[in-house]
Amino acid sequence: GGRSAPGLNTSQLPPTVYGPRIGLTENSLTLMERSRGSGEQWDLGETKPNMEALERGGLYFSCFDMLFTEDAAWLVKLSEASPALALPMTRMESREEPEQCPVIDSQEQGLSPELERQVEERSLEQVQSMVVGEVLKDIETACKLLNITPGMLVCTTPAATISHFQELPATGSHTSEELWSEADSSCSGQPIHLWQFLRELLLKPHNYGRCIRWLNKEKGIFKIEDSAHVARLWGLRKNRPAMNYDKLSRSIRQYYKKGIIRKPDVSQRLVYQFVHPV
DNA sequence: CAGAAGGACGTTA
DNA sequence: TAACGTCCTTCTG
Repeated sequence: GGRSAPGLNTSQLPPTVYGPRIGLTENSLTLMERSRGSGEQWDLGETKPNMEALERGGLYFSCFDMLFTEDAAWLVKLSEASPALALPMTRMESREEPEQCPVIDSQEQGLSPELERQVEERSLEQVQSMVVGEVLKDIETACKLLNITPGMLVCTTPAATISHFQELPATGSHTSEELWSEADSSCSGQPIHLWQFLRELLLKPHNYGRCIRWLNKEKGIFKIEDSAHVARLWGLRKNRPAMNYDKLSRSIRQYYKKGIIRKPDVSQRLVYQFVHPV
């Protein structure tokens, strides 16, 4: 043995890190409920939405568990500009850090401005993906709780949904078109498939072009430029913190016999081809 | 050494 | 049960 990439033993993680992220769900549900304009109140028992936190921090605040685990450096920068994030910072300082979540201090470690910029860009990219993933999961949850189909939700509350996304960090490319494309795949009532996820990334070259891109879009040939990054994004979407490229690629290979993805005629490392390109 | 291929078995919705 | 997720061996460039 010994060929596999080192995995992460999730049993060693603090329970709050990858546990249920109720905050975002509560807030999203509350906003959606408000947007419907009904007088009904959610019966959330002891876990009532923290409206004050919602007003102050909105989605950022309620996502802090994810931010905390993934990009502490980004969180540090964000918290400096947003006092609403003081609580997560307190938590961060008050307990031991998992080994895989280092707090990067670019000044102390003498990172170049360029490297620092890259780290920041990548962090924003990942955070954006995380937040979008979480919100879309909330939509699925909301569909179940409201006992309506995802299509009904999208049709009845587009303004509320869009307004959510407008609160996200602006990157200049988070367009409503992309939102709908994600909603399509995420609101199908089924968990997202890996091939769908890869397509999502490929549809957003501005955001993910550095980690996955088309080599020949017409033929459906794409290349994974940063295997670790793509695996990490997939792990975030599926809430599998131990995901790596070894496992992701195994799932891709399962598509061979299903006729969904194959290797191109001229096989290259990290290059795959959709059997049925869009 | 990273990646490719695929077997075997466990997990989850 | 499908679709992975995990771990593994063997092979390749």
